[in-house]
Amino acid sequence: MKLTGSQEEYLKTIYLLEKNNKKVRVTDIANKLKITKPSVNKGINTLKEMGLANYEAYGNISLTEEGENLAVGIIKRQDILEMFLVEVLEIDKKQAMEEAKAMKHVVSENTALKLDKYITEVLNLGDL
Amino acid sequence: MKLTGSQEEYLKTIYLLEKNNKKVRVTDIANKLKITKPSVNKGINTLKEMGLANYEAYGNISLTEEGENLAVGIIKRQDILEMFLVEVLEIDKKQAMEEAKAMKHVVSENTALKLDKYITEVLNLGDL
DNA sequence: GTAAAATGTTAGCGTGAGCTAACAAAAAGG
DNA sequence: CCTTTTTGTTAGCTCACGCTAACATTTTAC
Repeated sequence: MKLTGSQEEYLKTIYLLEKNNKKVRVTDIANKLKITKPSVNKGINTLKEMGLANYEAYGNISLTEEGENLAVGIIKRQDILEMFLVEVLEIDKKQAMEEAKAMKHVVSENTALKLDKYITEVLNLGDL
Repeated sequence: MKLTGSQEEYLKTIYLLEKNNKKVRVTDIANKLKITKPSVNKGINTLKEMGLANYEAYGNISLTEEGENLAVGIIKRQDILEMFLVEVLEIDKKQAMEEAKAMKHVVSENTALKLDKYITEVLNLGDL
């Protein structure tokens, strides 16, 4: 199961909306991602076909177990990258967010894990 | 002037072939990037229209001043990323190459510069 | 110096992901 | 409750970037 960058964005967005709010609708995702509703509709239906999202026409959108697991991984990668950019490279928060967002789609699980470990070490050492 | 990932690959490839070899042809690029000649043909013509490459049908391919400057930047970003992955995160060379290749398209000049500076510092400190 | 091989081009297809226009369903509110 | 507004869907377009098939040009080499 290989996801495209935009599919990762959908998963992440649905996950975050589900946690913060309650019901996730096409319009919410469209607003969040700044794309049109027809585009979202198509995207979600593809995720549904892949078994990552639940959706019935005119209904609410949610993630399946598998979709949620993937979403969590994606968000984690982005957080790690953002932290690295801000805390280690000292790039300003706004720019770091933008870049981490783009980078998370191309960084492997393995690299993210090592980066995470590295950040922890560096930040701990920095406190001594 | 915003480049796509594949355009960056073309620029990089042309630049490296120009330096190492001599005449750059469609076939060379196709072999290097493992894509077909028609695809290369189209891609190069687009670069030409953008003023980044010189090309006449059945002739040799070269970069314009501007194209070369961009190519150098791209290669530098990739090198920095690869070095970071190998030397700092200790990811194995082969995987690092793959990832750096993907990452270079999404990392800004600014971040690459800071990363470069950071690597230098870390590696120097490591020697003490 | 011409035939075969190598190289390059053109035309047209497929996919992913966005878009607009037009229409359909659901929700809101007088 | 019935109309207006909001929300969602469908159809079909565009673009980037790959691909194959078919054709054209150039080079090689006898």
